[in-house]
Amino acid sequence: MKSQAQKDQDSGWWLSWYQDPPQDTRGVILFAAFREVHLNGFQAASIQNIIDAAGVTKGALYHYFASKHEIGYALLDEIFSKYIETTFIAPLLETDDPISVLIEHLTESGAQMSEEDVALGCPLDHFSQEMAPIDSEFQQRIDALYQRKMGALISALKRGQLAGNVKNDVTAESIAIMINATLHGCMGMAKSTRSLETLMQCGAGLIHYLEQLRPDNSQ
Amino acid sequence: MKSQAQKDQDSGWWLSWYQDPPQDTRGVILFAAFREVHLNGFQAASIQNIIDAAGVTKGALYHYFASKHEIGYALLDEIFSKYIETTFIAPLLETDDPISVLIEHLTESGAQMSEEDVALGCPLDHFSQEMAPIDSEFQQRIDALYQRKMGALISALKRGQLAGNVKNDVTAESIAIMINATLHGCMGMAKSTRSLETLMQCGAGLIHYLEQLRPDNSQ
DNA sequence: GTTGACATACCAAACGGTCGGTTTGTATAC
DNA sequence: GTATACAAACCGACCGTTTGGTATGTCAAC
Repeated sequence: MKSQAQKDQDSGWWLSWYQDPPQDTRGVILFAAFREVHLNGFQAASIQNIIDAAGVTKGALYHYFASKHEIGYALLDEIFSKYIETTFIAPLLETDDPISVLIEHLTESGAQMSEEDVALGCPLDHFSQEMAPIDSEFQQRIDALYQRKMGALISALKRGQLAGNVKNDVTAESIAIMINATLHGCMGMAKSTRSLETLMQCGAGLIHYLEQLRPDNSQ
Repeated sequence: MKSQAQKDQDSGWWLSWYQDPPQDTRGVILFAAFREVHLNGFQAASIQNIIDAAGVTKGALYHYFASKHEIGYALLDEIFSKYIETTFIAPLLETDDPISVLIEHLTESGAQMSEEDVALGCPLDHFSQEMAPIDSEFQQRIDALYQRKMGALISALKRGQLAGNVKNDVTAESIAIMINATLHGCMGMAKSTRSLETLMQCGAGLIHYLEQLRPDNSQ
């Protein structure tokens, strides 16, 4: 559990993996941009707000980023991708018991999230909903992130199947899609209702589903 | 299957339940607003674009709607809610075999959706991701819609349990959350990847999950 | 003559982006 | 040690455009 002072400093759960906030100008701008985009969306994100929050001038921002779009690309390449890599993919990389790892991931996340974290929702889901349909450059980068995430999940599930820790009657690909869809669906519902409780109920449902994926003799 | 001419006229699958496009000025404006908001999001939606698409003047628009926000409220109250009521709730209202109804809903929707429909994604999901965190008036109305939808789903599942068509070992509330989360998660994933195939795979996974909810002796 | 249904001209504010200029840092020459 | 040269880092005024919104006017219906 974090103290209130710590929460004021960082950006809540969604950036908690980012141990130390950046100090270089570029990093500070990107950090401020993340928060602004997370809250308001990319199109409604104001350069002026980012500048004010970062405590820099417009000249500094446009010195490091050629355009607003370039900030979006940098967010995807440097923040979102690092987030997925750190919180989701890394724990799955070596295990042959992905179900346990996923359940632990769910339990921990749920316990650490605040109501505010829930209300803000998954940054990438928001970004994707907004930008994927209207900008193919963004869409391709978002797609690449999802592919990377799904690939790691599928690999882990396959290792689990080989090790006898995951049922074999459904393909790893099919399981992975269900898990990912449900995970993001849960966060979307919780965001809409602004309810941590909904998130927990949803998480419980997903955990129940995950438990069913273990081979019968291991239960 | 619809002809290309029909598709050009209406707004694809997401408004296909709306049998005949409105002809009165207010309705035409709201219809155009729906498309603009669906594509660009609410904040980035341009009043000018709505005016141009509807073929009316700014005076006409502000004659019927006091502000941009009022257009958003009208979309929620008159379009989104009607969509949910017609396509999702209505088929569930009387049945005591909700699993079959849901599977049919999934199968039909998947068969009728185009790649473009998939790329645009669920209008309400997009709207909710964008507006729920930053405007409590919107959030409350969105929440009310979800509660209405979940209520109908839970009722149907309970009737199903009483009739012996749905397993009793998990509560209807818990099942409903899982179904809804997975459903919207599927659409989000398909939107991100711009892939109808992903949607179908995801739908297949959900159908598999739904089949498992039938009592064992009925399989 | 009053009301509802528009049309048109206009407004201040905010938008993303640019550009000429200044400060700061660093490497090289003497 | 210090003068010279060059570049990266940064500043803030300014630009054209678009934004949501308003005020005034017109015109047909009753």
